[in-house]
Amino acid sequence: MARASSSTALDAFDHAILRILQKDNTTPQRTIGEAVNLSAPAVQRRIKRLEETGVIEANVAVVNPAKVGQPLTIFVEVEVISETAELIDLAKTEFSAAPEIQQCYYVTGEADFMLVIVVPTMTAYEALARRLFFGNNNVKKFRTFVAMDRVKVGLAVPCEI
Amino acid sequence: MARASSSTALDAFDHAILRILQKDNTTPQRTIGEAVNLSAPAVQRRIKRLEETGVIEANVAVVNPAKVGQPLTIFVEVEVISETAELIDLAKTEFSAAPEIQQCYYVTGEADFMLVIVVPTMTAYEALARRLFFGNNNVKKFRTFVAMDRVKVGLAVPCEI
DNA sequence: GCAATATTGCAAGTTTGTTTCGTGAGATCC
DNA sequence: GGATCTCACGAAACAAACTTGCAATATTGC
Repeated sequence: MARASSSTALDAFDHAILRILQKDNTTPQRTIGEAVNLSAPAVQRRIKRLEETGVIEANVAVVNPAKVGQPLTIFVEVEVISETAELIDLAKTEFSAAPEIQQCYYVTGEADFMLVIVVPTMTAYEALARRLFFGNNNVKKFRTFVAMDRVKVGLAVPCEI
Repeated sequence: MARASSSTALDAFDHAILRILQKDNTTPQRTIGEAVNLSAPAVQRRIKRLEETGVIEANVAVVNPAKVGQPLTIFVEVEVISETAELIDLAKTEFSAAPEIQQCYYVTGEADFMLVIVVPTMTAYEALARRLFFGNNNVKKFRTFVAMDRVKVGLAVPCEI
């Protein structure tokens, strides 16, 4: 069996490998190979290709925020006044620069940005809000949601086939 | 220099190691050791401890959803009718079971759940919404935000000290 | 059906992770 | 104050995993 296409298309082997790596990227290539019926070097080459083509964006350790002194996870919906490209890009840059902001998405709907923020205390969040939201003339309003329970956390992606 | 406490407290070495692993957990322990001024075995023991104590929850490959045929990221704010423990737990279970739901948080504020969903098409999202939201008698309302830009995505946690 | 290309498996070589052992620093108890 | 205990460290040996070259095989395009 060979790859579906020579370019960047993913075949069933790739999906199977990704499924494993998304759960545990310390799984030995030999073990992966046994699971997907491929030799270890073949698995290695496919992983390398997946990394080079950007399918695998990073290999990271997932840390429990509460256990490193950052027990508060907060969602923020931000609505801006003007949606000119310059102002949106400015906001993106500012939000990206803040280490407390774990995730930042530019969205359509009743808000313009969705933020996921991790902070040690409510005081820290208030300081951040004062700086990023009250201190930004283009922020019309923002709504805060404090997480009480991390029911499910993942960047893993459901893989079909 | 010694560890701050014998139990589960993290010292500066641990934080330095975590900072590296959060960016790239394939970094060789020798390299980490050089960066933090520790031997490779010392690094290895600390990583093992961090994993055993749950500070490191997982080691995963981060996949680009768009490149595996899941180009749509959607935020959903869900408001429920009754917040009894049973009904909340039921909702948590249902949301956790859906592979499309990447992240699920139970929050305080004007909504009760914040969801981050990854799907291939809008049609797939509509089907999911019909099943999970319209098909759940306890869902009062939900608001959908479609992500146009993944400005910043991470589960990495800002480490102090 | 044939040539060109791509992918595989095997085996050797290299890097990395892991274990063992002895040492030294700090804490505790007498 | 001194002995002892615990813990973490580093150096070296060991084991495991990753990586690469090569020949063979499968697939794609013509």
